[in-house]
Amino acid sequence: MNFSTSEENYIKAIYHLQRDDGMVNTNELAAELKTKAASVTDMLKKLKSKKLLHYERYKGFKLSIDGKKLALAIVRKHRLWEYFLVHKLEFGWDEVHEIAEQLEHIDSKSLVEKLDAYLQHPKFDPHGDPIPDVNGKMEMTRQINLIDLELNRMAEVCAVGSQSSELLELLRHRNIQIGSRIEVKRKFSFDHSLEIKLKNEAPFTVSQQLAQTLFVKPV
Amino acid sequence: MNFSTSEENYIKAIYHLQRDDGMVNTNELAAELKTKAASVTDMLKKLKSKKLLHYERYKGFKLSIDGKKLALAIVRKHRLWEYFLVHKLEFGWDEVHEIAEQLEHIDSKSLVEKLDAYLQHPKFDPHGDPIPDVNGKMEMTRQINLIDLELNRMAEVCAVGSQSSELLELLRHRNIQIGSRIEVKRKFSFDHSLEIKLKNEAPFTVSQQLAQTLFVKPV
DNA sequence: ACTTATTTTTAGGCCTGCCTAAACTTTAAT
DNA sequence: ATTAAAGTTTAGGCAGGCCTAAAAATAAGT
Repeated sequence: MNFSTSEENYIKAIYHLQRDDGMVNTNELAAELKTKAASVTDMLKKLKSKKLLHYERYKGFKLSIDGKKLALAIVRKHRLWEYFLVHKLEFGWDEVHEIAEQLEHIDSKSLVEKLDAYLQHPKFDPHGDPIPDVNGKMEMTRQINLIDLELNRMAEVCAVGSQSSELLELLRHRNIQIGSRIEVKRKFSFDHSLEIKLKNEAPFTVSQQLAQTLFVKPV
Repeated sequence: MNFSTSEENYIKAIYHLQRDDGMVNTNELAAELKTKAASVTDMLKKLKSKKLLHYERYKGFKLSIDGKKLALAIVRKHRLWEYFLVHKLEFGWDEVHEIAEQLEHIDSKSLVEKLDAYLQHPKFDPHGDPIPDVNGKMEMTRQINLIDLELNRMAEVCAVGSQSSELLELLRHRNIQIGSRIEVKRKFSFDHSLEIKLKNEAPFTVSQQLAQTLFVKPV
């Protein structure tokens, strides 16, 4: 089966809206896609006929198994490309969304798999969102970027956004590892650096750049 | 100005057809694009109104200055992506065309420039075609891939497809440099390796991988 | 329960890019 | 020069994806 960019955008948007497996409604989706409710209804019929969603008029809708599979494939591509753009092409993590929105619709199984291998199978994108694997499975750890952790909230380091040897060297030097207990004591708005404290250690300062590659799970 | 994928495909096809700055005609273009003459006429009107080409009904057409600029930008993207796919993702050079056809329509100036820098500003794509620079200039040496050189045909090495230090090390060891006189003595179909001979030296064997990065000009 | 407000769907239209069939130009042949 | 052939354009239509306006279904308020 083959899908248009537009169809894929609908599927992805529905996926993001139905967070907890609940129903999605027409206006909500129209707002998300910046389009009109009537257009949404048109597309819902098409997607239903392609068996990508369960839908009855006036009753709301949700993705079918196949729809979810497609959504995960698109999310996978999106997040792999974001990872590529940030870690290989050196884009800022705030510049990549638009471009990834285009790249995610490139249609080639082997491209995705080769890209994944080239990036060494990253588990999280530069925003800390998990990247689904080829079967659609992903880490479900609800994690946030260190930079977004509230002050004095104890958290556990659970992922790093990159595997580069430079980063790993720095982390080793700072004695930061997966599982470390960490707190943010201050945030400096001038350069977005953070003063952090590891359990049983003295506080020290880390750069914005470093903080952005660290993902934590509040405990 | 903003262009659709379809418009870009027309511009690119016209560019390839009008090799020597001559006129292109409708049927020719229809054949190239696997579409019908009537559809071509429709599009010609649109492209003329966008000032991308010079066109008078029944008289043929050719790209305008702006059209040529756009064509070169698309060719640039296509060939950079092909280079990326072959040299970074390890696709075979015969597998990449389709994918590059999609990637060439991704719209982001900064993406192209960052990709170009990441690849270290390659001058030739994996097929030996020159990659236009950001201003549309490119090497005009008519060159072919070493792998396509006929047996016992003397040629001069005129370009390498990559600047990687690994490649340069190997070339130095083999005493191959720009300007070297070279002949292919045998081709082994099993692994596509070649037996080659440099002027005044003994023949030796090179891998497919190496041969694909070498471009020569028959003399 | 009944009326009003909200949500959703239908109906009909627009634009892009494609198509076929018919009309028109240009070119080639006698 | 006239006619035939080849090439090109117009006319009219279709599908995808969007729109507005109006109708229908559901939800909410009293």
